[in-house]
Amino acid sequence: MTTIQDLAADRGIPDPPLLRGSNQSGMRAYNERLVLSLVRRDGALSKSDIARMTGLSAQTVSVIMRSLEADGLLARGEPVRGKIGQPSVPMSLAADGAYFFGLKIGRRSVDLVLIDLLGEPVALRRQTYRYPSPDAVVEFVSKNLPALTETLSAEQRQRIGGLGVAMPFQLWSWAQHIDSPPGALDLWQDFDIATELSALCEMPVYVQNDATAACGAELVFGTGDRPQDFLYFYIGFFIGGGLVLNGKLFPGRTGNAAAVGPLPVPGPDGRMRRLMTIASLSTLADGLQEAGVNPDQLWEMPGPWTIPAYVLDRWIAGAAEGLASATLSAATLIEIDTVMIDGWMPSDIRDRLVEATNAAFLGLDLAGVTLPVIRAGTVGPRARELGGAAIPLSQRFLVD
Amino acid sequence: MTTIQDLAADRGIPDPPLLRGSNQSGMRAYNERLVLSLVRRDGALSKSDIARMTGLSAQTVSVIMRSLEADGLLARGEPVRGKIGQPSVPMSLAADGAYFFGLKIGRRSVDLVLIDLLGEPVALRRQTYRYPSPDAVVEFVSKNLPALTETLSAEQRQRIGGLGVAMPFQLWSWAQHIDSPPGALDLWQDFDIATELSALCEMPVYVQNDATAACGAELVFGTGDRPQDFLYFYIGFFIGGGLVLNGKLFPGRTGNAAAVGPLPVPGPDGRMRRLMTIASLSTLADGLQEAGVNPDQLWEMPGPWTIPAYVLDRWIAGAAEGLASATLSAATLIEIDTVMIDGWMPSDIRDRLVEATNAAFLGLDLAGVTLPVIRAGTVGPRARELGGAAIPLSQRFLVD
DNA sequence: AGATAATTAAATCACTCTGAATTATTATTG
DNA sequence: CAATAATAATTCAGAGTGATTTAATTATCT
Repeated sequence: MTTIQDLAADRGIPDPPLLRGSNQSGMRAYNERLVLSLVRRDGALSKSDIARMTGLSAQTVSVIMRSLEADGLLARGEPVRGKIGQPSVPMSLAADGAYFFGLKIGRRSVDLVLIDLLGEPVALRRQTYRYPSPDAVVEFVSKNLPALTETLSAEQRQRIGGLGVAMPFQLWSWAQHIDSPPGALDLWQDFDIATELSALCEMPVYVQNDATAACGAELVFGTGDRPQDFLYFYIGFFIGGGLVLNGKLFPGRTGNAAAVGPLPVPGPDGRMRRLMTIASLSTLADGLQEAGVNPDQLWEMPGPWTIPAYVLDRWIAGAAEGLASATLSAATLIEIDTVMIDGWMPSDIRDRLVEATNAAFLGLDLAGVTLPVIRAGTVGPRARELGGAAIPLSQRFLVD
Repeated sequence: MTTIQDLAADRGIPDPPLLRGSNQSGMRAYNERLVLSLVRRDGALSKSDIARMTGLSAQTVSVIMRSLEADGLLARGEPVRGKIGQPSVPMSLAADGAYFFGLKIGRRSVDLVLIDLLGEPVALRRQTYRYPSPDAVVEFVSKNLPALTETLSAEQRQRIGGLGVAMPFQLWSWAQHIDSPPGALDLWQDFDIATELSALCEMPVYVQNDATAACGAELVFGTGDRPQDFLYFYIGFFIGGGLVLNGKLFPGRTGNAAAVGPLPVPGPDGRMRRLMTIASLSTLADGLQEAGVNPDQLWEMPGPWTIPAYVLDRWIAGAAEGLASATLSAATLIEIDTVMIDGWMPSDIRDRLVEATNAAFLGLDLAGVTLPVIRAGTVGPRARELGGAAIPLSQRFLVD
């Protein structure tokens, strides 16, 4: 469990500029994680498939995969007959090879999920509130994390790999948009969530921006073709974004890359405004309020929602304009392949938003820009907490 | 010389998704390049310094560095006395350890440079023209590349590592901005420069966008603190950009990342226009033309130029606005640390542009944005051809 | 003289590679 | 239909490579 980083941190060593030399054990560790990454991506692969894909010798792959099988991380499938030669034995990820916790701290709710090595949720806990407070979150975790752990057998518990926390950074900003008591959110400013949660459980704890985490979930658990580079939008109470470059999550220097909220985009009336003011669910909630409908349904679950058509239409149109404009910036600045849109919303609304964004994008001046594909995410509303859980999973078992 | 990629291409094999396994020779190659990268970055380092920095054992570093010294890539310095213990022997890059060619194909001139392992130019050739044609470029290279090779001793010639070409992509676009005969630039569309030049010389040939290459020069040869992530502008006939993420050049899917030319930015009058129309030297040339001054001086050499103050002031103001706006997009989308501005211009004009851009940036709405440092590049006008030469250098001798 | 730090030689260890053998199939042939 | 050939997956044994460990040597300072 102890990583090199941990050791360096413990000893107060200023970590060298991440230019570590490589040695045999590192090589083996890399090759093992490479095998696991390929098996995750492509489902079930035989040893010889892996040998061909990696360029490693058959013998090396054989040794590595037998050891991974012995470790309970790979499961042997039914031999495939019908081809000339000895039948191949497909190996796939063993679901119960490892477990991970994901915690999402949101502006209206906190969610804890326990997933297996395949990324399937095995248990969930959720609690809603008017605004998040450190105490409430810590209490929620201290109650529910042990409870979820209980649902595993003693042996499975040994295989818990860590806890990843997905939360908005600078939660105290934009307090005015949440009806919280004045100053209540300021408590977060001096609250070190990683340390506090580490005290509550014996596993590594990682913290990441919520939208970045959601993007990571799409990268690790997403289905369909996985492009090398993509921009990802997650629309929650506020909109956030994530970025994948070279097949790797790009969190940026302080973990705030693709924080698209403050991005200036043209609003419905043509004037520039911030993306978060037109493409967030809070904007939709304001629209509902105005229309005399209680917006609380939005935070309870991601649809089906009862929303007057004109309110929804107006919101989608505005959000799509903003998303299209942000997409254009990204396409120019970092030659973006694909843009994915997901969020805490029913899939039909998401699909309409995707369609509207595509239409709005084609309405822009696109000369000299290679067109990205704009499509819906494949993970859905739970992307943030799943992305949290994906952090320890990637850290330990995957290469980028 | 033949890489795995070459072999795969020859056989028409769809190259596997770059997920190669790692083996001993790869490990050794990596560690060697790691040592060279550190020595390049930090000047002169003893074996024990390297051991501390990389985490490799002293013995391993000793073996690697002695072999690099035997290969003529590292040079032994004067032992440093005055400290307890055996004096340490600083090792630095041997300038004559390797040589590289850089070729820049521009809209007004073609430049060929030969550099040593330290990045110092040892020979230069240059030719100007009204517009670039494939034939003229090939002829220039076929004449001057052998001529420059001649300047090296027989032994040094063995150590030439390759040729890197820096040129604008889609040269045929925007033909209207260059006074070339109609259709003349279209020849470039079906011209495979890499293949043609490969036929002219027995060394690997790499091609990269000119601004990306200039950015690479800043990354490899730049002085001062080298941030992990930065956005780079190179202002030539047209403006171009480059991007460094995680300490690596990010060329994008098709090598066109940070092609900031088409980026929409507010012009002097507030209306949106393309960055290339306000922040390129061609814009300055237009201003000179209008003022009745012959703009050809711009292409001859990077200053000192004779430009009416009001023409220059206006150009700088407009360009700075555009650069500031592009910087804001980058700061939001990819948490950019630093922005560097360089170009084919005298350093005093560049410095004024940097200053004006800083001022313009602070005039924007910056709430919620972490401020990047905007500063001048350190390589200067020759960044593009040096960046070209940096491609084979990095490829062969550096890790990112 | 003793302590300290840089460097290196020799022995050891961990990992991948090569070449050959083994195994389980399908295809072909009489 | 049975025997044989061809093919492909997998594994075994041994060799090779490169990093690590241990111990020695050297040069310098206190």
